[in-house]
Amino acid sequence: MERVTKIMTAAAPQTKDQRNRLLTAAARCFVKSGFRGARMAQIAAEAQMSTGHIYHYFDSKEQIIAEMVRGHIEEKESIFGRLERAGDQVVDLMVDNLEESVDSSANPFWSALTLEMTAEAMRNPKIADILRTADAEMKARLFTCLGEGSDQEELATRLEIFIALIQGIGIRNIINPKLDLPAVVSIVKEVVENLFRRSKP
Amino acid sequence: MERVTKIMTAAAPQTKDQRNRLLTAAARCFVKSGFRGARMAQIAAEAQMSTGHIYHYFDSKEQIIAEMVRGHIEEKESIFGRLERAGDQVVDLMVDNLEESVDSSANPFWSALTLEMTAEAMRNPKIADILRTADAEMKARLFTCLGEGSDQEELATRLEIFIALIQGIGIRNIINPKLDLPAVVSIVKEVVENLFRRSKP
Amino acid sequence: MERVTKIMTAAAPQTKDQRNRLLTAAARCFVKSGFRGARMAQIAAEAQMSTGHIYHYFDSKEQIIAEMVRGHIEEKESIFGRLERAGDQVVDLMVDNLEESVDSSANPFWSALTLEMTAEAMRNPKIADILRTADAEMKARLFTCLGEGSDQEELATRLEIFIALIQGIGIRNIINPKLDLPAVVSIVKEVVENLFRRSKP
Amino acid sequence: MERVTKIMTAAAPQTKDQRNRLLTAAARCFVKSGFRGARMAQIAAEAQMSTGHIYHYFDSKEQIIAEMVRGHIEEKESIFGRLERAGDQVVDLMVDNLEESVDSSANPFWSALTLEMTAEAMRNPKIADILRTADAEMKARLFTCLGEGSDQEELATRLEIFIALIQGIGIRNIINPKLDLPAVVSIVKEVVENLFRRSKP
DNA sequence: CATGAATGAGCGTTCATTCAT
DNA sequence: AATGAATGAACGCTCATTCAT
Repeated sequence: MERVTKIMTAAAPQTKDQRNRLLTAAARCFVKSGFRGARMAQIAAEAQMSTGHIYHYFDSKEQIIAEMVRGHIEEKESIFGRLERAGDQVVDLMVDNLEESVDSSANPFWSALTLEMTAEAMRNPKIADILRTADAEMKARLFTCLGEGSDQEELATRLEIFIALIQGIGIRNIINPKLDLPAVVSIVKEVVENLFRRSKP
Repeated sequence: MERVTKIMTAAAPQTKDQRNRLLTAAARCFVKSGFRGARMAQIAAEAQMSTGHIYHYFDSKEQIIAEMVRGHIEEKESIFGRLERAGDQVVDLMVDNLEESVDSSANPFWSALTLEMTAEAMRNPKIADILRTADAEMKARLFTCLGEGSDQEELATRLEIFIALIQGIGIRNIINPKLDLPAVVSIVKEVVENLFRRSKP
Repeated sequence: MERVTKIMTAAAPQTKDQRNRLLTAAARCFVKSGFRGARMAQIAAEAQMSTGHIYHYFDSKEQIIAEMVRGHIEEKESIFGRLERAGDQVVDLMVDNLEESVDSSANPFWSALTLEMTAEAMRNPKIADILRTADAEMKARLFTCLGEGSDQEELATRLEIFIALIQGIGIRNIINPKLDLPAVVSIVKEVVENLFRRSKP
Repeated sequence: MERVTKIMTAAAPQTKDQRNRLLTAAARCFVKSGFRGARMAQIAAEAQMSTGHIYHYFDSKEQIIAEMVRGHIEEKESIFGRLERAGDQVVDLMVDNLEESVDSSANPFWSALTLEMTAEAMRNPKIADILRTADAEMKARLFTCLGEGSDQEELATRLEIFIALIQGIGIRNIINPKLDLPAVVSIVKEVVENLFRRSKP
């Protein structure tokens, strides 16, 4: 009985597990060596798997890149997902969550991946598409929350600036790893309040 | 006499010209294809030179990357150089120059190079060093201008946030090329004023 | 009793069935993709069997090729077996059977296999040996029938020419699939009659 | 002066020489190991060249195969080219040249290549096209010579049978290398005369 | 100084074969 | 007996670098 159960439930999840193992191993390699620099053999070793076996789960290196990109921006989106449920108190929540947002963006793993993904998007239309689609969706959501009664166009721009700032801090942190993040957060809070609450008293 | 001198020393300037031609050709290729993706043959063609001849001017592709990076951040620095001479009116000048700064940062050529350089810096210590050294110097200069009578630490952080914002906008423009730059500039002006003039009445 | 015997010996016949299933599946794949081009996974799928299980019946791909070649030339030989029983009326039978011989040789499946086998024989001594042994035996048999009272050497040569012609037609049919086979048969009949009956009034 | 002449005239022919060297080296490898079996490294070694350098002259292994096939059938065609100029004495010339035709077809190098090319044509449409185009042209030429005043359809068929016979002998010679070629030639002469001169007294 | 032919190490990928179950 | 996941050597091809001229 146990055996049967094992067999019946193991196959599909195991495949998914292996794919995920490969995807996270690939992400580590991509951070370490870049998309082009990372070797299939390196990814295989990182996932404790033979080189050839990778091709049971993915068709090509490019597919691994695409799926890893998709996975990571979905994860990123989920952070913004929380804001969505905050209704008209989004700005408060944004401000409250700023520390987490900045820390996450400044995480070298994340910022390296973001950098790599964005650079890749400049030459690889598939990656560009994934990034742009996810980006549009994310902004649409936030937009809905923030949007009531305001000048929509301007709000969109303020949102862009907010995202630029958060991502920009991640990149700054690469070039200047001594960046004092808590200090950054407290000043960014001011900026965000000014960005979105200016009209309010 | 002059003529003779010219002839005798002609080699050096010509060499410099060739090197520069190569460097700008390389930059174009790097923007188009990335550091790894750009081939020596492509760079040679772009510089209208034979592949092999590149090695009369540079030891390796890596050296080209390093020198190109150095050259381009020096160029970037020169923009900040102007601020230096503005004395205590730096913020005014910064605000006045914002349009130029944002446009320059949002220029696909520049943002692509910045992206590529920063990504490379994560893996290549030499590039990281070039970037960090230049960055430190640049900040030190601005710091001098802005710094008198203020809380130095906080000012440094505000400066970081300013740079992060400008660079972040460049990257946003890659993922969302429909970004309304003039609108962005006008809002960023507010942000910058708030960042640096808040204390002043 | 019978039942028990059956059960006890069932393994062998079943094994033989599986082997044959595999062999015919392999032949189809070899025709489609060539010996080198056919993949073990393709053969397994064609035989509705898992890839790994093939190795319960055969040691290697090469062994499959060898056994398939042996099997197919034995089948071919059986066609000539009929002639053997015709005694001194072999030529009549040959002429009568020409249509079948030509059609069989021109069958894309057969001609493809023959091509593949012969090509393989040029590099693989084992295959060459199988082909040559079978060929020698086949000729020896026909030789016996045709041979009485004639110049043995010349007869052997005429036989070679006959076989060359039949096989050659098969190959022609690959390059020129519009070949009018009935017309070919009627002319080949003339040729065969001239080949073997010239001396007879 | 010599230098200049050398430079001006050397480039193009040298490239052609290298290509031809590569092509004949490839042909030898293909005969030895088959199209799929021959390795680029093997071809490179046979041509006394580095593996990578092959790709200065050819885009891919497939292109080498295609060009080699084209070259070899053109060479084959040139044999038939002579017949063309014989006017209404083609059959005499064909009979006279039979020895050469048979010897050439029975040359292991040639028959191996023919085998390989035909087998490849079954799966590779490009090769099939090259073979069929050349074949059609060759037949058209012979057809013109032989065709006057005869039943065209039947003549075409007789031609096919002739070619099948010659090619078939080549293949026979692989399986039975003891084939007595002079004896074969003398009997084939009869066959050819019967094929094409039957109507004539 | 200048060319581009030449090299060869190393890449992504394939597939016959083996292994754990 | 049967599966298909797993292995890894070997392939075709690329490209930074070197060399002969």
